[in-house]
Amino acid sequence: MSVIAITDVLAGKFPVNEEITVHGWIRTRRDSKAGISFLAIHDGSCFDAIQAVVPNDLNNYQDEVLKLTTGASVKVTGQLVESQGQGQAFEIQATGVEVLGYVDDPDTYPMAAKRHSIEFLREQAHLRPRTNLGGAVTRVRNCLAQAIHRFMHNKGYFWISTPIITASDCEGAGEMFRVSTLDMENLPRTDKGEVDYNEDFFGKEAFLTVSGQLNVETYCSAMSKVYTFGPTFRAENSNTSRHLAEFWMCEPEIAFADLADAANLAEEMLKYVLKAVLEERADDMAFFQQRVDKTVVDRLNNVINNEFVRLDYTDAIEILLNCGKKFENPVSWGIDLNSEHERYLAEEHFNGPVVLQNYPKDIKAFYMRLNDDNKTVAAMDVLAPGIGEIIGGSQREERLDILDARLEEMDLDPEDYSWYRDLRRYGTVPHSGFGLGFERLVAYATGVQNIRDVIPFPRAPKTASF
RNA sequence: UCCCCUGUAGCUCAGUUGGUUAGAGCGGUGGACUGUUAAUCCAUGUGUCGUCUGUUCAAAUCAGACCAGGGGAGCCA
Repeated sequence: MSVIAITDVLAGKFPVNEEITVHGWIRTRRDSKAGISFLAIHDGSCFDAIQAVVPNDLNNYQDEVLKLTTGASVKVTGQLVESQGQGQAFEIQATGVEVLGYVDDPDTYPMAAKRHSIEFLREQAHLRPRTNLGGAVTRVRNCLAQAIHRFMHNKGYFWISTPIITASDCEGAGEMFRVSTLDMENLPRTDKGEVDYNEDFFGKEAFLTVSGQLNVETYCSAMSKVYTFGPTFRAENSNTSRHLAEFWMCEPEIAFADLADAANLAEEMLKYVLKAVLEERADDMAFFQQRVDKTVVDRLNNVINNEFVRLDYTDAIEILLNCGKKFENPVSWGIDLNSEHERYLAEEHFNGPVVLQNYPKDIKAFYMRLNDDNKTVAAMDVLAPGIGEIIGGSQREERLDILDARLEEMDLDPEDYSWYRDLRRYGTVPHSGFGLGFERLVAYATGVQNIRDVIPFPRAPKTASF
């Protein structure tokens, strides 16, 4: 049996006046004393539900059809016909309704056919995708992921699966989750009384990755154009609408490329995937526009149709100093920009995505390439209005002597980075890359404010239900 | 982690100079009506008032601690 998708039925891919069978869940049931009931059935394949018209002469009409409530699952067979009513082109004139599963207590079924708060839906993560919002987010998220892979593939990039478990303890970017099989009630100890990680699963300390970048640089130094796209973990106690403990990130890494090449790729990629969403998920985007963010479609079109501003950090500081606006945090060359500064630049001054680049070296990571001025590094952030930093990237330091000097400056042990340093010893090449926060992208594309609502099962401090 | 706000029915919320049986809308249920569109109309409310402790003759209401959610900040993607 091949199950047909409601999206294909509504798109007119099946001949009218012939029998079809659809499967799905009831969104609403309306009864008419004319002797028929209307079932709105959705299967997740598209935003709209299909309407089934059920006559009361079906033998299970009284006993079963009239007991269907929101959330029940059904298999409906009947003739596909042009609708007599307004609001839909096609409908099914049912000749058979098979109930697959009732809702056992309709009074307490959480997903009533009514508006729910987004926070409530989050607490019902297992049923959330059945709602208009949950379904739309899921389809847009999928569309964006597919578009990212398609974009990279079309440009000749190889998808590299970098490890989720890392034993390097040298990734640098934030707090890590420990991975261990040691008995926490009874830890093995060394003679000095320290935990003996030689006894642990990997024979040393291990963690969940905070970035695939360092690993993917190795494949970049062989395959030229590569990217990672997978889950990433940060154990920071961040409690905001923009942070997750487990999130997905796409990290392209380009050999023989400088910072401008990375920025250009970032711009091209964002435009490509946002365009794909507008073209492929017009139904869901219309919903977001209507119910979530009245400006979302215009905003995406604005991003697609305009060049991203390129702005040096030094010039950004000048703008902030001369804009006449009072900031909570004082502005001077050398500071790490605060959220209010980034917002001003992206939302007020330019009102569009801004590529901020060439930051002071003291506020950036060791692997970013030192510029000729000896003061700044070839780093870039893409700031988007409403979301803030959506992409962070840099040209990587390919000169071993300078890399070592930076490691020393930052009090890092070169021993920990031996394989990373090898890339600079054996045929080093200039290369650049960036990381795109996937959930931030989904939030930006849909207008949904909280990142926890655009990932199926959000993990955050004190939050790991489901 | 810090600051501010919130936590009352399945859901969204009202309800404090502390005082008998804590309310509304939606949902659900029953009925009416209709090729209906989250239909409409009528009927229908048994709730650890987030948790614990305290103040009081009396606490949804006041105080403290804790837990959870939201907004902002920091960290970052």
